Amino acid sequence: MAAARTTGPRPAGRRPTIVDVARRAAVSPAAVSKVLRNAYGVSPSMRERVETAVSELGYRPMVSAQSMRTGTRTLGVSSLDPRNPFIPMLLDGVAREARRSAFSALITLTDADGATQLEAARSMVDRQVDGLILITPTMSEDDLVQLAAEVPLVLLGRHGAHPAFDSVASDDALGAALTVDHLVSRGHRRIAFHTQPTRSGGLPEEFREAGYREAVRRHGLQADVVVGEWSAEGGRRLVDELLGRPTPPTAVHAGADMVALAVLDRLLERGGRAPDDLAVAGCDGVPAAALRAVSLTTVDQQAAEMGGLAARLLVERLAGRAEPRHVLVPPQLVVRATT
Amino acid sequence: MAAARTTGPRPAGRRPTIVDVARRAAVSPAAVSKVLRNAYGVSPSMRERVETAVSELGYRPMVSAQSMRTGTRTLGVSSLDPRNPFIPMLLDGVAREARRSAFSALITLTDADGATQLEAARSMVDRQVDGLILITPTMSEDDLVQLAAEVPLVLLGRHGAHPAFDSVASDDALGAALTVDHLVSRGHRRIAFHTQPTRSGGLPEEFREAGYREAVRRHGLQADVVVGEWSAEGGRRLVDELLGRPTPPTAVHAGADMVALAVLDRLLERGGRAPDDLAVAGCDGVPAAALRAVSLTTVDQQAAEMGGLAARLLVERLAGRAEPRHVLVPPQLVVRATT
DNA sequence: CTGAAAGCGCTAACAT
DNA sequence: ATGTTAGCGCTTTCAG
Repeated sequence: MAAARTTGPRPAGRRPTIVDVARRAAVSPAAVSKVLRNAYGVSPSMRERVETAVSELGYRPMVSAQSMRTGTRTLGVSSLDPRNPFIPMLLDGVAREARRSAFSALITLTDADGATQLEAARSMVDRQVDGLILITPTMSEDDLVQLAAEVPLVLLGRHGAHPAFDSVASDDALGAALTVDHLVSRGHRRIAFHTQPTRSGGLPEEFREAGYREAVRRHGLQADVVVGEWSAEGGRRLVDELLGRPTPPTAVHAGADMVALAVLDRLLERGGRAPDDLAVAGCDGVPAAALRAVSLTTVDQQAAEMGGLAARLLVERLAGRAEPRHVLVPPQLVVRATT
Repeated sequence: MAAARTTGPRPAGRRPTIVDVARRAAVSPAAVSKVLRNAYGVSPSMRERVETAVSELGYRPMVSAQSMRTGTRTLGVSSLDPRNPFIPMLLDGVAREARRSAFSALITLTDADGATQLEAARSMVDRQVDGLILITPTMSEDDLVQLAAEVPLVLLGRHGAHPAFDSVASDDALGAALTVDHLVSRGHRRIAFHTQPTRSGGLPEEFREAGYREAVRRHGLQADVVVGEWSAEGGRRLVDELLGRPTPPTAVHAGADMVALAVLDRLLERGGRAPDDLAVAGCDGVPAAALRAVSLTTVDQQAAEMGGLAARLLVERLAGRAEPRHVLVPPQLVVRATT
């Protein structure tokens, strides 16, 4: 089966090991190891013979065996459901940066439940990843600190002031403030905000709401926070709840684009239109928002940059940095037709 | 640091090993191993003591060490860029089924280039995954066969008749035929099809084009295939090329939703509208197509089912199935406003 | 039913 | 500059 590799003592099916290479190059296994890691003290002639044997046998080191003595040059990424298009933008940023740094990024999908996320993270640690990037983890800070004691950790999309790990988050408060400012400049006075119940400290919804509250206060307006669910269904319900009031707000800022898109959809379904019946602004900057048919005003969180930064922080940390870094990425308001 | 685990001889920082557990339970490491894998021949009393020690120490086996003797219960998934929303639907199906089967799914992101994909796959094999799921791999069949000789393999989104691996694909020809039938039933006679140059045998575009050609022939119409690029830019160019003709087609079927969405967008930009100026049908069934503001007719490929099926086939194979399975999933036409 | 010992593929001292 | 020798943490014969 498969392309017949030269001769060699490969008993058809067994993967060649470092011993096979050593035998074929007539050197010791240790020598092969040295060549492969280009460690100090190998003669050109030996390097040559080893490299020949390696390519003739198609030898590839077994990472799990290496990992018993060294690292794996692998970053573990725990990700939320990528069907929320915000996630793939983060992942793309991480993967791109990992490639640049000659690390592999291994992604595992998990849901929003803290216990499941913790288990997913541990499972990657069991597999000897060198470090971990956790996307908006909802577990307790205690759990995070304990995890960070086992492996270098970067939080992506969660604000963290803790010295045990690094973090990259969007400046969520700023994003909400920019949105409110914009809506006010368009003449809106009754501006609602939609969020979800936060399950842990440091998550975006907390800072977005704070930013919103501070901004409306600054403009002398009254806060109007609707707590629902960050889902399509949550967005639909939001429209009905808002427009069902005696005096509905004239604008709403949803804490996530998935919600804002559903708001737009429900609005259309009811025969309404944004911004006339209700101005709508989202948050995330997902690609669908940019479609002309949708044209949703949103807060671009610079997801790719955030992901890349998270990977870079982790790589730096693995390279020896000791002081924690907590970065806030400034978001950008993208004004479109729905406001 | 971290929650003080009882006492135990853990020298603060070192992860507990099977030897630590054995010592604490006053049994041999072999016994611990047996309990953990609930192998034959362990007394209830020993099981009890070992389990206590395990939880007291917070012991977790190191997968790389296990993997020197056994498998890892890990499925490797090589995925294309998930910013194409079709991909996350596949991944979700895979992840869900993996969880059901008590396997971990580890995902690595790669681009459409065959050599890069092969390297990504090999890299997962180096990490001792038990099997591999490759999403629309563009590498040569030779490469695939060689890979399949090293590890059980399932192609997802590539038609394969080869006995060396399993495959799950959408019945792409049927999807294109359904679309053409629908367009004809709406009175269209000049129906264009947009595809991209295929880089390897077995990829969807090949079968979609064949299905399209066969369908128009059946209806006594003339085939009109435009070869471009499956990207937003490709979609925009497609509109200009089509509407720039002396006698433009009245409908176009794009081989991917990403293209169809861009077609809609460019159409709007030119002041046109679907279906009046050009009927548009896509293929994939991405969520954005379902938004009322977009309402794109498309071929739902049942991505989640495809992904789940791929994972199930791989798990079956790992459980010992020897005969190859090649499954074609029937797609479903979802008619919306753009046609 | 239980434990001692060998070894999986690799790297890191420690010789030479 | 090269090779020898111990392990890394785990599983697996094979004795008892």
